[in-house]
Amino acid sequence: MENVTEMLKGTLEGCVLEIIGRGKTYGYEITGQLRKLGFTDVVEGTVYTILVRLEKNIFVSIEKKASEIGPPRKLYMLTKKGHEELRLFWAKWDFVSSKINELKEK
Amino acid sequence: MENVTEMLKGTLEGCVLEIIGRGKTYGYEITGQLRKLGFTDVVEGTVYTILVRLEKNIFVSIEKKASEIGPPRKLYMLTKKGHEELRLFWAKWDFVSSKINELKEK
DNA sequence: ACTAGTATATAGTATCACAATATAGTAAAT
DNA sequence: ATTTACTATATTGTGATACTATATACTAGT
Repeated sequence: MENVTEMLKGTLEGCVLEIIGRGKTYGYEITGQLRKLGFTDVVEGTVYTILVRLEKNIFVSIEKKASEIGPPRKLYMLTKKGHEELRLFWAKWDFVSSKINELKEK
Repeated sequence: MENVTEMLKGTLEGCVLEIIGRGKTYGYEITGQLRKLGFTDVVEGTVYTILVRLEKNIFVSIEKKASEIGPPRKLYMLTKKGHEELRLFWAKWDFVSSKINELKEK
């Protein structure tokens, strides 16, 4: 599916939080998972800007780890504040998506 | 629900298209319908900027009509291009929302 | 050396909803 | 008559966010 980018605004960050919430992971892998999910146009740059934002808001903490097949990775995990934000994200999502579906179904 | 504004980006325009698609209507009324739907924070200014955009993209045509209880209204209706855009919007919505729900449900 | 895959980073741009504000018509209240 | 409230449209500026493009660097295979 093409040109879903505008529709992803405000939800992509939540998706990244969700993915991190499942276990320590890093930018490159997160990008791959989003692509695999179906958001094929998501590129690394987008994910890194989100990660910088998450760190700035103290939603994640970081652990650096060497990799055998490339440069060192930065492993992200949710902070307490991050878990709270993730919970809030899904609450908003449930609200918004139910309202839009209500409009769609008449 | 508060602060759902970022999540609405890219979907609010589609919601306005859907509302217009149900019959001739005007900005002030559209705002009221969105508020009634649950998006209580939507203000007139937001809807008018969307309507300007829809007109610029030739998704809507306009008909001016006097009102007995205020200034003249601008009635909007979908063009052929607008109907096509609306169809595309729902296709994108179905795609994006299903993928996000997939992520949510694991 | 060169290429490909892995991995992080950032400056610049476009899009979009909101905030704030202005204008104007009608009707009821003061 | 003036004020207030509701109806109705319009625009300028701002902030948030995802994308584009590009740079850097490590490892392994050719």
